[in-house]
Amino acid sequence: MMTVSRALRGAYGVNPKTRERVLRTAKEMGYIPNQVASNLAQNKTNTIGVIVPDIGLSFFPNVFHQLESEFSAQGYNLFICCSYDQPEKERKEVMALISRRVDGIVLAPASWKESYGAARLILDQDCPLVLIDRRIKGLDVDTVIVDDYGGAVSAVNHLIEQGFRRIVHLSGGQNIWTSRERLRGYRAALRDAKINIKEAWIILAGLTVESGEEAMTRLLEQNANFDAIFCVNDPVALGAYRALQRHGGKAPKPIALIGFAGIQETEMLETPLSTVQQDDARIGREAAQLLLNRIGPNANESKPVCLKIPTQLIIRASTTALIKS
Amino acid sequence: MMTVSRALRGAYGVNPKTRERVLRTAKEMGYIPNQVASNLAQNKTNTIGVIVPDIGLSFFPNVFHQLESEFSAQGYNLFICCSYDQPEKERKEVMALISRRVDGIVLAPASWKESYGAARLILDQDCPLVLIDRRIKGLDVDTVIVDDYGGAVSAVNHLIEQGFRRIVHLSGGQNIWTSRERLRGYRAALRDAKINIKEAWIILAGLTVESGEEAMTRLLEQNANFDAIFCVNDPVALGAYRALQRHGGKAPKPIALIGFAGIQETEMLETPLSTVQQDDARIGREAAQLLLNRIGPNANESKPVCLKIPTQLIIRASTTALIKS
DNA sequence: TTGTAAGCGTTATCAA
DNA sequence: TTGATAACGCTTACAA
Repeated sequence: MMTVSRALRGAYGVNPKTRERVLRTAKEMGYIPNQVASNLAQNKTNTIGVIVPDIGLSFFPNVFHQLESEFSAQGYNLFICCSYDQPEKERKEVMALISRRVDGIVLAPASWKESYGAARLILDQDCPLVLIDRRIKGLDVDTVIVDDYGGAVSAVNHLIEQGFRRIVHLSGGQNIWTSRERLRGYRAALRDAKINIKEAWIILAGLTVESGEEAMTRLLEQNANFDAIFCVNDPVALGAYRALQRHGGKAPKPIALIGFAGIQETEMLETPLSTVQQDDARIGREAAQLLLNRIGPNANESKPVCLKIPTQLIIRASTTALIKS
Repeated sequence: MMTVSRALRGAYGVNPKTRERVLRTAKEMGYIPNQVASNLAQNKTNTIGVIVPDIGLSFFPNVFHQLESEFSAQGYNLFICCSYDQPEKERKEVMALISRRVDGIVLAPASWKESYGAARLILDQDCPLVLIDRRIKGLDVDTVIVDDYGGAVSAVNHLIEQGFRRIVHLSGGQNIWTSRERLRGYRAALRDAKINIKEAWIILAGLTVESGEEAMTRLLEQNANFDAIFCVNDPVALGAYRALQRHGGKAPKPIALIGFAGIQETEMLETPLSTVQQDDARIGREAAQLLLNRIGPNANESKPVCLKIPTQLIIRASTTALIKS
């Protein structure tokens, strides 16, 4: 039995002839080893859990693609779970992954404050954890994020350089790290330019096309006298763009519009949208490396790392030629 | 030990007081059951494997979203694997899933002919299997597909009704079911309208934006005298659109363009693209139901089912106002 | 190089 | 209602 086990795994200490014979017989029998039993015996599952708010949303497919490549190459399979931004579902998925004894977890937390418990649960089991895209309040753990603050500053600075002063921000929920940081960047850029910050111009939209369209429509109906919009992300910018097209008559003048994240869709509009591009694939790659370094016998015991991936300002017509309506 | 096991699972035959005491103690200890051991003992993993060409591609995120919802609600976790259209990688992933003793597999096969072996492998292990989006030659198994043929016919008929006769088809690789069916529909529609089929106008592009752009650019350089284009899918149509914009001067006249699948991006172009819409969520939902019906003690033993989800023709400016260049 | 025994953490089965 | 025993199919540790 042990000889067969060794032969099939390609372990040392088996006579080449014996190994040959084992492999041949296994093939003849159509024998497929039971990984579940192996996992139990080894207390190692070669499995990684990935929890994201929504796999179909904006940049997560890109990140996941990269995670899949990296981990698959190392012989891992991935469990993927969606929290749909609900901390309770997130918690439930964390429990499931821990019960299944995954070797590590990649988490894009649902909430800045409410995801703490779920993350704590993971760490208390000594399960390696890497956070992506969003941080969690009070938690020091390996993390790969984007320079949301810096990106927002560069976006708003760009608007200011183009001569805009009346800049609205369509923001995302403040329970999400990225939304907070981008709002912080918006404020900082205005402050540094000595432009008065109007709280009424910081509008809670959300992170979806629909929420952007709604928020923009409301704003237009108020006949607000703004001349530029910085959106928390590209889907919201797309929604705002749609609203401008539909209710454009109400816009005070040509409007400048800039988003964040660099999704493909906004590039091909009649007026292509400016944006702050982030390197999705790199987030996935770095996260995978970080996690792999924490797994296994020669696991790295060093202090948690936080990688902040730089962004790139992409200037298109929506902030130069503007959106006429 | 058995009492604890029963209590934690919520099984019958435990004194309420005892159960109470067990649950309390487990909580105090921070005890988390080991699913790996449970899986081994029960020979059941509550795990489903999903294999798709690329999770980030076109409609797979939508399908996956639905799969996740359905299975998660039933207590299953999902392994997700990408074949990247390579039959060998697909085969490798199938082996991994079988070794891990998943309770069922949802497969979007990489190839019409070359995926047969992988699927056979699954069925030979008596592992429930549902195919989505694409069929496999010679394989009769539960399947959820779109009415690709009918959708293609309706798209081409629409072009014909608009008065176009010189219709080009940018097709996808013929090793993929959907590409084959859509090409078949193109031929049938032309034949029924007694329009001569020019083989030179059936152009192998691929399934990506890039491939569509390339193919269209090549065609424009040939000064071909066509007046409409039916694309195998929306990404290819988007690529063709781009090419028309860039090299438009070479287009013989305003061109009609229609795609397939109904991705969001093409709706917001300067000239919104017509398309054949498919119900992605429904594919996921039906596939999940089909698979769940084949799992467990009261598994359905009926003959394999093939669900063909109807499509819907969406007419936009690209086939009525046309694309001027 | 091969083989034996014990154990991984559950659950099925049968007895108390 | 509770408990003892033997799997589940593999791997680790050690002996031959």
